[in-house]
Amino acid sequence: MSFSIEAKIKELIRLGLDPYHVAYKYVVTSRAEDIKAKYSDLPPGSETEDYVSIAGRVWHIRRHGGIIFIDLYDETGRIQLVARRDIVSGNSKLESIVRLLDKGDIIGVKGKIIKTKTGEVSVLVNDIDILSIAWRPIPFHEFGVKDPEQRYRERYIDIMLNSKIRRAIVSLYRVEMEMRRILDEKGFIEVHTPKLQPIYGGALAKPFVTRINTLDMMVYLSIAPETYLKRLVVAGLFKVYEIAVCFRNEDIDTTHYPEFIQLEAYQAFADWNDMMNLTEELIAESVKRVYGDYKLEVERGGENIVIDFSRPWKRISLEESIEGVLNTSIRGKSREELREIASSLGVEVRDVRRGKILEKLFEKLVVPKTTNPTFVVLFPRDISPLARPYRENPDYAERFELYINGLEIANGYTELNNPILQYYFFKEEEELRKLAGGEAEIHPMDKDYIRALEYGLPPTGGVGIGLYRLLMVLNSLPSIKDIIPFTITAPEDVKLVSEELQHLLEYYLKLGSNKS
RNA sequence: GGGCCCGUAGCUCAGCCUGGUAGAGCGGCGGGCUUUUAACCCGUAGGUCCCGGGUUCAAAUCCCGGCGGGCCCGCCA
Repeated sequence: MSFSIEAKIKELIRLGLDPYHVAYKYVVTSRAEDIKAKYSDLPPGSETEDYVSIAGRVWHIRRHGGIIFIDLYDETGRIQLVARRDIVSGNSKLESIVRLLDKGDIIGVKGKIIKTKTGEVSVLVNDIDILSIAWRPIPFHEFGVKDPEQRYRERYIDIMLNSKIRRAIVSLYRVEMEMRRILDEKGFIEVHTPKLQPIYGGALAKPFVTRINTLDMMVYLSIAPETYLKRLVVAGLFKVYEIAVCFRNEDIDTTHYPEFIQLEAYQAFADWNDMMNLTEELIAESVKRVYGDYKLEVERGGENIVIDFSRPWKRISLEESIEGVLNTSIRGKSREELREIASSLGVEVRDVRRGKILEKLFEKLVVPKTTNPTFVVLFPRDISPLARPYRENPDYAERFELYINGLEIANGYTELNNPILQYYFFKEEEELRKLAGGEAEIHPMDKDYIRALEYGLPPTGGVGIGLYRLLMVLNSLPSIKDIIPFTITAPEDVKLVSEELQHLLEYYLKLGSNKS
């Protein structure tokens, strides 16, 4: 590998075509898909006088002797280049480049638009510059990289070659943009809350612990922006949101990753119904704008199904949803009775909270059956320490979760704004931890947050939307790691081409001062 | 935290059960070819069989340990 690449780079240096010497920028006038769209009506075998300049990476080279076909990819897609001997011969620069060109190289090309005899819009090469070279072979075969280890270690190669992954990552950006647009139109402002926090909160999860040297104190990485966003509502930012990175020190699986992003929005003078409406609008309208329709075909278990995002979405209470599957009443049943029902279904729950048993039953029985967006409402109060008790019955919280295609996508509630209750609920959580021997994931006492409530939090609704999970659903991705551009892997011993070719160092160090 | 599976050429994998000097296709390299679409035809090079130890006359193959990765269960979104 390094032998031939070394011969190539030395030849480029000799010819004065070394891209690290000569290629600092390239003026691009056109993009692949734009060209193909504009000239689609050209008759096969015809040539235009329209000159373009494009740049991108070479994926395939089909050498036929007197004519060479090159597949060039830019950020929009593929376009074919045609290099013909009658144009190339006699031009020593072109001859050299065409001879040295490899798959993976990044080139700039100038030429006129033609359509080949087989009817493909192409650029007839009049000039080529090598702008950068691929020192390593890139696996440009049909389906790109398959080995999961290489996919995650060299994710730039996976994203380069796997169009599904590339589209998904771009669509995450577009969904975020649409959600920002909708929130902006409604008067929400976007903020950033601290990722380094003295007390973690806003969710129930194990935090990452780190240290600020200058303050000589331990801090936690944010598990959720919730309590800080509500402090901002106290401060008078009545409509506020954040697309927040959250860190949770838990295990990795196909739907969990220790750092993930959530859109959390809070609106003063609104309740959970308003937040469900907002959630519907944010997701349904983003899906429509980004994917073109409220109905979206996705893959599930090898089969294609259609998810319908048309509003309004189904709303069902948590207990009713369980009863619907079990075909028996569970409302009013005691903790022990519920534990027995759960046990008979193979769900063993040690937690002392009645609500936790209900939640487990719900996750086992109901969640896997969801397809279309469904709001599950009326969560047990005892597992919702930051939510406001249900106005009709304090055993429930005004809390909802959104499920799509078997995945929990969002969680929201009417926010608890009563400091007396909030203090009590935090104390309750501390008791819970003692009972569970420090094992349970509970919400820690946060006195500064309660102090903020003591200054007066308006009645407020809030919601958090898990964007990675939403995009998993929208793009039929089997693992959350597929939507995350880079995930962590254990260190490896990397063999570098540049380490082997350090004898070229002297030439490159002189480049700036020794223009040849 | 528990269980299962995988690691051989740049890539996809065979060989392992039943130990005997490392295989195929694709890709690479060289040659040919002026309308191809993962071009085609001819030729050719290419390996720390993940690492370490053990058994054996002999280990890719059997045994033990480790490393890396994946999946399922428990827990968190």
